[in-house]
Amino acid sequence: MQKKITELRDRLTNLDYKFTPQRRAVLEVLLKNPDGHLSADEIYELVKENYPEMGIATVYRTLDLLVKLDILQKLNFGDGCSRFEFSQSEHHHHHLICLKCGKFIEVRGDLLEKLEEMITRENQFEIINHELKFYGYCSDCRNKNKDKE
Amino acid sequence: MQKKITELRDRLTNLDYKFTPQRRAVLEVLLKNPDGHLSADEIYELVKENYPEMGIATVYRTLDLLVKLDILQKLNFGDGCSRFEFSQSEHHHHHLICLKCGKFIEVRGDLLEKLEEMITRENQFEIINHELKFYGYCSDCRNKNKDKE
DNA sequence: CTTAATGCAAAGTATTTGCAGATTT
DNA sequence: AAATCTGCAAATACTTTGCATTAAG
Repeated sequence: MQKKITELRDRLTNLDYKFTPQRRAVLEVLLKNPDGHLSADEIYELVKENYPEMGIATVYRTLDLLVKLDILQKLNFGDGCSRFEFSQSEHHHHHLICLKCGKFIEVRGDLLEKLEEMITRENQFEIINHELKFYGYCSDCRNKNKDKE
Repeated sequence: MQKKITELRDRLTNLDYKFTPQRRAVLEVLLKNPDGHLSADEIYELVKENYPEMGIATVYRTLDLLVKLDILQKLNFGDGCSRFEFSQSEHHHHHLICLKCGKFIEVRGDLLEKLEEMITRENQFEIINHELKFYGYCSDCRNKNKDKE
């Protein structure tokens, strides 16, 4: 944890960004909730617990910066706000989104290589990243009634 | 085109929804722009050309209904609004999104079966649909400078 | 001391909702 | 006639922006 924070400080200072307590606080919240898929507002609420004077605009600006530095990835689960997780350049992973209860489940897997190769070849499109979401019913909901709403 | 409209009328009346000129007009715009990935607002503007009294709330409500009936699928390309396309239960297709110019390219392909099987087996998650987006650089942009902004 | 970053409040978008009146069945 | 649907405007939700002040390097 301390290591990650030092890493961020170095990344920032190297690029002439400043290492502020607010930026540190956002990173700490993210590190404490590694699988949280937190939204900006959720991060804001958590940061405020230790840092009551934090403003939401700073959270948004910090998140933008962390995405730009490729420390975070912005995700969209279709629930009306962006959510964030640490970029994982090595381990591609996908999301299972339950259509009934809305639960997010993470799946690791790198089975897209062949597909990527084909797409690159056929479309001359250079793939940098991908996002894969599966919608369906999680084990908890499968046995219950599947009707929405 | 006429066939699709009749189909919608029947679907609606069968489920005790009403077949209104507004709903018809939204469907017509979508049928005329099959690869448009139109947003609610773009649909609204197009509908207004022939139907100036249309209200934007009706567009949103109609799109919600069409998604609920599984006629449309709601997509998110991360540009701040939802976009819509006809559901394609047979031909799964994916989107290539250029990080530089923002162009969307559609790719057809059904290479995810193995991955789906594995996920279903390992997570007891019943997959109904998926959304796959590749981010990268399209052929037009590959040769140009890749720097963003 | 210089420049970037912050907090606040206001502004901007996209979307949703309440409701009276219009329309479909 | 009964129930749904519509348009409008107001409300909401998320995010961005302007600006005076504060803080980092």
